Amino acid sequence: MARLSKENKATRPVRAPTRRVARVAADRPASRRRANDTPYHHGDLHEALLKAAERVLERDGLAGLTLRAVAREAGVSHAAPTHHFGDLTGLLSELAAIGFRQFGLAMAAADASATAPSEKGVASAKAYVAYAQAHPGMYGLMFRSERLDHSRPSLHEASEASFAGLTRGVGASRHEQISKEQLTLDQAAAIASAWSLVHGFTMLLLDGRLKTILDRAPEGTSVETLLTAMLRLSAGRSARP
Amino acid sequence: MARLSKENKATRPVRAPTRRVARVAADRPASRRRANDTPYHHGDLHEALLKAAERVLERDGLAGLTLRAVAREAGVSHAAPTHHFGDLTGLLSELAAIGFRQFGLAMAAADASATAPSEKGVASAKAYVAYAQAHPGMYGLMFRSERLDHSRPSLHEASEASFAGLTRGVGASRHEQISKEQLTLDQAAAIASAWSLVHGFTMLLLDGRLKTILDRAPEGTSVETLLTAMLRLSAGRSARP
DNA sequence: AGTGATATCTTTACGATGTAAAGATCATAA
DNA sequence: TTATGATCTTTACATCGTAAAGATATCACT
Repeated sequence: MARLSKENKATRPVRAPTRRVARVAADRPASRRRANDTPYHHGDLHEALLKAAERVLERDGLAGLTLRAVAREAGVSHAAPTHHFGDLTGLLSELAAIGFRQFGLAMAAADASATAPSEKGVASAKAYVAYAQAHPGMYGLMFRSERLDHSRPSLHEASEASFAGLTRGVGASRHEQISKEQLTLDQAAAIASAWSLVHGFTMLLLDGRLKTILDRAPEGTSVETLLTAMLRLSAGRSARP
Repeated sequence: MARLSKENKATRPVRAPTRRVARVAADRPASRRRANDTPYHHGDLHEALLKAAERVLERDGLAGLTLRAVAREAGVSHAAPTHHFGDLTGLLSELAAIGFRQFGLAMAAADASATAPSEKGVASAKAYVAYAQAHPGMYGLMFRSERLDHSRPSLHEASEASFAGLTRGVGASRHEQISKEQLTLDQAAAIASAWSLVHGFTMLLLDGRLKTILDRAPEGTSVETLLTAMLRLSAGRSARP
């Protein structure tokens, strides 16, 4: 509902030069509010657009996350975002970078709150899945979207950082230090394995493909239960005496 | 190149009633070719559209797979597919069903060619990744697309069948029969684990996110090597005496 | 202070897409 | 043979991303 013809301004008069001044005075009361951190004249549109985009993503999902929808949400013209992000890929990539930072923080917090080193891996994995469940739109943007430019510095850096957190967790649960430069095949396999396991589980979960399994599992088996059982199984290979 | 304004028929005359007959005679020499299996008058458009869609998908990727592009590839008007598939979701879902059948066949073949039962799981996993590498567009359609209707009988059935193949492989490598109705928590975890591992690995691989790991692994480590090491690691938990 | 340069934002325009609706065409049943 | 209905084409429209030009406000510089 309320979806038809949002961009019809009712047969615009060919030219009306003074109308702009009045509109600006009425629409932008807080135009002079900021004075210290933002370098430009209008409001901090860059930030405002990213926040608007996050709202749109949570409300309407990945499919609803369009340049024009974000511009509407932020109350600016549909072409305004182009100037700040270049194109749709630019906006999505910056938003995904924000997501990766949130994501990395959540995993780091879980890692820090785990007491025993051997628990850190499990805690991180649970935080991984929990983040995706709490922010499915963002997770989809980060890992499913085809319009991300991973060569953008902000995105590349943020995703590398969250990856480093995962590597740390794997190292802790193996009781060994993992070099930043060189990995043994076993270490590489352990890292790839952990990441694949938790990422694959999350994707299947968000796509609803685990329902088939959960339905056949013992009465009362929840997603948490299944994940815990999986992780215990997977941890058995290194913790076995 | 050759990309601008494909659908401009050069200022069409308002009405030209006889033109159709000539065009049809010139364009459809094989119109009467089929006579046994297809119930309708024109060529077997349903099948032709699906084959055209597969070509477009392999050539231009998921982003290029549009209703109009498929219609162009098949040489029909842009609205023709609607009649056969309802909408884009319909076409994509039918094509994804074809993909799941190919996929299931590839895994079943790998399973059958493995001699020892304990090898079946590894063989299936390798076939899984190999299929995705050989048909990245199709795999993306099957597992990444947001416009699939999994309640469509053909798609639901095809994806369930390929899932059943996976379950069988897990059962074989555990040396036990897996019931179709009820699973123990351990069995459910083993199945979810295997699927998550191989699916996650494939997604990360197709997204280029494993490069970071491969670059730090010992010289000459290939995707195959890494996958094999992962599977050996993961198999250790049940094969350990 | 005034003025020109420049960054920000809006308007306008265009090609592409999905989809609906109506017209044309043809196979097949009656 | 004819009429009915399935198949395909035309036409139309809202939406999208993006480019280009116009309007507007900030900033640097004399």
